[in-house]
Amino acid sequence: MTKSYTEESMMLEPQTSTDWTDKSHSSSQDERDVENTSLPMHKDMEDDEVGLNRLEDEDDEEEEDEEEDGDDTKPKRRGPKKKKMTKARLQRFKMRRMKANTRERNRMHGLNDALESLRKVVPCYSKTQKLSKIETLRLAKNYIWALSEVLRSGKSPDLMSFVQALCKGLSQPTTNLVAGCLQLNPRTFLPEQSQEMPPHMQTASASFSALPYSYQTPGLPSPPYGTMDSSHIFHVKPHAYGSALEPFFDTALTDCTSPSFDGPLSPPLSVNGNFSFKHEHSSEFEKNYAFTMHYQAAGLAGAQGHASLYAGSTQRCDVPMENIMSYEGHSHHERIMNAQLNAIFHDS
DNA sequence: TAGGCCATCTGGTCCT
DNA sequence: AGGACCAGATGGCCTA
Repeated sequence: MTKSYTEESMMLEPQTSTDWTDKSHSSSQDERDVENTSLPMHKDMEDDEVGLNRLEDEDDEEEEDEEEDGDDTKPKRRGPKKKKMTKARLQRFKMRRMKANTRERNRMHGLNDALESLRKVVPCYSKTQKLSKIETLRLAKNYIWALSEVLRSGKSPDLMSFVQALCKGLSQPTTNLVAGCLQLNPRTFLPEQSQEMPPHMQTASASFSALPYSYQTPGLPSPPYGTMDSSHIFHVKPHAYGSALEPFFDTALTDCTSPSFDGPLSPPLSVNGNFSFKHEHSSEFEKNYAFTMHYQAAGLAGAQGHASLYAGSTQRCDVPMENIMSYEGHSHHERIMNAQLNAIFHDS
């Protein structure tokens, strides 16, 4: 039984020499695919080491072999004739495919590099617990939107509204991750609980909730994405909470492993310095729940081996040094931007 | 074990 | 013709 191979039916050996930094997955993939090259259809080609230049010449010679067999019994097919796969054509096709695969891999690596860069500038960054691609994009979109609102309104939003904006449309694990990165008890910004806010908090919250246009994430797939239903977002537990809205720093400062808190994220989380919330004067803090950004502090803390998220606190949530993205990791441009943001938050 | 996430291959389309 | 881009398919890894 003979079989003529068209390009459409070809199984090709993939590129096997790559230098990307991917893990064993890639190599095992290569090994697996290399094995595929021993498919029967390639048997007659396996020992053909002809170079591409040689193939060009050979192809011309074999071109005439592609003439129809003169088989009139079969109905003629419309459209362009599918040429038989000669050795030369097969090899050329394989080479083309391998090059295209390499390009595609490189393209995707570039895309992943860009995504990794994005991960580092959104509020929550951890080397050990990376945000997924989709969650990174969603968080980045929320972050941009939230910062835009800060710039637009010129007012400093309250923390919870800001975090709510950050977490809109994110999956529950990511929401917890963001909350953990910000050392915030996720419970404190549940939508329904905000109704029980003390008056002064409601006022602060209004700076974000009373925005001229509502923030939505249309077109998101069904859960776990695309809903702010608190029951899925934070694993709301039925046990009684001391207060519907305890100051978020209470939990953060007292104990990271407080039972009422969802617990430290494991593996340890880190903050890249984009946000950390300073508790300097609790009375002042409770006044408006304003938060500050202090890149320098976080960066210095990181440089000293720990990210002390709450300077001056007796009980801190220390993050291993190796997980911290140092302040130096930010470009000059980023520092300028951060300084501007600092000014916004401090001046307003 | 199912589902989520990911890397890779592949063929199609568009553009230069 | 060849490269960039895209989306579908596939299979591996990991976690709940």
